[in-house]
Amino acid sequence: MSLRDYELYEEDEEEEVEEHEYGTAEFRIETPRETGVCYLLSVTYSGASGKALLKLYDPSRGIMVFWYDNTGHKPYCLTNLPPSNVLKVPGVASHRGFDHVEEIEKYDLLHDRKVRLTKVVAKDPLSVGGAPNSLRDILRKHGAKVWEAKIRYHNCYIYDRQLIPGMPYRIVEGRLVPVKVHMDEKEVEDVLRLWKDDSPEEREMLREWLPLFQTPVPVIRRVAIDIEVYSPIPDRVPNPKDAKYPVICVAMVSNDGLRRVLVLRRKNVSLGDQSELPQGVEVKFYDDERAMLLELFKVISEYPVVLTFNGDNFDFNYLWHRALQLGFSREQIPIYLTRDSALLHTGVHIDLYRFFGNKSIQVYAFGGKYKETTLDAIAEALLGEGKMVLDRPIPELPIYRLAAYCYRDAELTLGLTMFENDLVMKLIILFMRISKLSMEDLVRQGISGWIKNLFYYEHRKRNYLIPEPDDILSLKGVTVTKAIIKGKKYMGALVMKPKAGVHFNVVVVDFASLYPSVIKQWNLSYETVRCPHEECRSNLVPETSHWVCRKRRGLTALIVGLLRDLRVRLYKKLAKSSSLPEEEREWYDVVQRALKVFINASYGVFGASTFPLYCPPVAESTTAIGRYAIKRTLEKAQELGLEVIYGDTDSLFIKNPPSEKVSNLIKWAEKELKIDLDVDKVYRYVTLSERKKNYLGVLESGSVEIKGLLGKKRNTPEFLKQAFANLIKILAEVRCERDFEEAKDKIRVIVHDCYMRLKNRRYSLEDLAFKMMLSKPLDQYIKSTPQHVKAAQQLVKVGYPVEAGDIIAFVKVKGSTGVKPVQLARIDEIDEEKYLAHIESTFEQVLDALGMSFNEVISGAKLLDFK
DNA sequence: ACGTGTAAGGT
DNA sequence: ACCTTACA
Repeated sequence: MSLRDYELYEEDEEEEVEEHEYGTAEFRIETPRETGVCYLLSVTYSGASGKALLKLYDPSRGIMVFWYDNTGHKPYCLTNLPPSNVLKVPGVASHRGFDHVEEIEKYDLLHDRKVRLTKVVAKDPLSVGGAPNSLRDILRKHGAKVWEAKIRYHNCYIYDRQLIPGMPYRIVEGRLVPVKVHMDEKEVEDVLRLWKDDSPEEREMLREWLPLFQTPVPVIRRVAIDIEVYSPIPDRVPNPKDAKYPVICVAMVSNDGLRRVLVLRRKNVSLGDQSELPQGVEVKFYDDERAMLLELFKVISEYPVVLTFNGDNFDFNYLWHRALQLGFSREQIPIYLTRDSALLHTGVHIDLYRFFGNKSIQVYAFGGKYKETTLDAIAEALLGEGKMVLDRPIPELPIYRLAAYCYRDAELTLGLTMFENDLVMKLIILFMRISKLSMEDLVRQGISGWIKNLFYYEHRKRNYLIPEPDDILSLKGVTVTKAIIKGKKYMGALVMKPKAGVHFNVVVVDFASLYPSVIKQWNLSYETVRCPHEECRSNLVPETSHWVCRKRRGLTALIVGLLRDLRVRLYKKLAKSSSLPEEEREWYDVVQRALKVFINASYGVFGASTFPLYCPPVAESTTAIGRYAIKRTLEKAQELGLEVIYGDTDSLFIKNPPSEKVSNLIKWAEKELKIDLDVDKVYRYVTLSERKKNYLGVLESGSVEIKGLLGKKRNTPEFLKQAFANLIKILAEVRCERDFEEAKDKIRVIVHDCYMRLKNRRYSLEDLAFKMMLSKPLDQYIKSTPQHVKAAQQLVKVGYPVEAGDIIAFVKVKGSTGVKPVQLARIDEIDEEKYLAHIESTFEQVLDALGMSFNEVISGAKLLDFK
């Protein structure tokens, strides 16, 4: 079946074309009988052979090994019709994809009972779901219930074989055999002792999971690819589907020494200066684009992993269409396209744009270091080096500069997987091991896809029926609290009103991963919250009418609890353990970071309607218990005579506490709530205003933490950030109450200076620019026209392309529109009054807490102005 | 295609 | 009153 045929009747969004040829005449793949240790990277269904095809990385040779599973694994779905009745349904037995039926038993967690079901086995994945008039559709139309038909074949295969992507295997006599790492039994016993208060079930699971984190990750041989395409319109990226213009440059950079650029000779384009290209980069000139692509495809096919930045949407997509136009046959192109990806027959394509665009990666793995998901912004933030700056459009560049530009992009792309000793590759492999997703899927899916697959795997492993979203919802789709924010589904966290002022010696205690701890300790899961048992109804969640099961351990509680405990009890400690060699500590730090990503998202997905195990009462119960825990702790702190000055979600700020009272509180929480409460940090002092989520604290070390203040926000103009930073420097010096008087004088000078420089126009337009991201395309701002959109519209008018995700820099000017993009504004146009107001609100947030008023400071400044 | 709560600046 | 962004 061709791609086109399928797209015509595609209606099932999740399904993709799974059928394609492997090992074409041009690119032979290796399917050995025996191998040494190889790492499982990917599983695909091969339509050509009707079998699962596994891609394994052989580190000893640095190549990909391909292996067909001949054991006859087939796709299937489940139905409640008995086998004989299934055969009687018109169109089933005669269906071209029908294979056979089997009677099986599953455990239905939602109803807490065994069920007898029929497994309807098909010859190919599309016949189960996906295609119109599939077995699934026929059965549903006939009124039967169908389960597990939407799971893609290669994932089913991984579940059924209980494979772990990212783990080592060997092929022995034509069979796939897991390779076990040696684990010292005494060490395992030491670890198990940390779980001594948990059930045997939890300890058993721990034993199974430990190897995922203790097995080493090989260095994977890989190449990064970047291409440049000719375009007659400057700055307009050519459409990959048309692929009308030639590929003019290709850069290939690998981690095993390849540094090569291919360029197409063009008339009327100068060569330029070869020294613009870094030393050691090999340049090959081509007169024939076809020959150039042939060389590119050859290199791609020689590497097990190929990296791009945006290759799914652009580079590989363009190459596929372009190669066809140049007369390549499909068999001569190592690339193939699915609905939203570009994959490789010969290896694994990692599109780093998609991986780094993953919100969880952005926020939890890299602590929000990059905000924009462009190669330039990510590389700048993580590698300290951005893209090459160009002075003219790509088609007009002299050849060597074009080559250098393209080379730099490929080098940065490779660099993103190499910094901190291959951190990103290690993370990817760890995520694969936890989620059980293949490398291709992992780097393209979001956290909800990862968690979904992890949960499905654990269901199949235990012979639990994977529930249908509608069944969860109809049984437990109720919430009983009201959200504070309009339009939200349930109530979230508690934020205390801060006690405004300067507070010295403040101890901050917080619950270590509060929500995951709650999920574990309160046994929360979609099957245990509002479970079917009468006798559990009295086990109520505080502030709600939900109850929790007493009879069965919740699967979510088990999995989330395990991941949390592994991170908190083991890997965070190992990462800091001074008795371990540096290299080992570093690895454990990667492990705890990987776990963090899953843990932090484990609560949110249950409140996301797009998650297939969506269960609002689980999410609602989690936050309700979180509020209960922080409230009880607050009460206890007050009972102990502690002064709590602020708290948010999972933390309490305690002013000048005796240390034994703090440890009493911590012990109490452990005993009474069974949630770990820790001293998070100690502030030399904290300044609080009346505003929540808004404060400045100076740690004992002298480092300053700023939360939520305008001076730190990304959209604040640079001149204000600078002035704010100066203010922070002064505050960091303050050690006691007396120091403040001196500090206040210095602050006056800063504010005054800022004001004067503004008045005398001694800031550049860039310094004055507000930078705001366009969250959607310009034409979708219908309800209102915010300032950054107005500025963007002006840019479009003068022919400057603007799209969603771009950061618009604008200044406030006098006149009716009020704003101009920096590119179009002049310094004498700026609206001084507006800027003064911004100076005021930025500083006020801090001055407030210091007992100073901005007006007093600025009037002093204005007086000085007269002198 | 994780969640809700808060602040601020705008239309 | 509502929209938008950025942050906790």
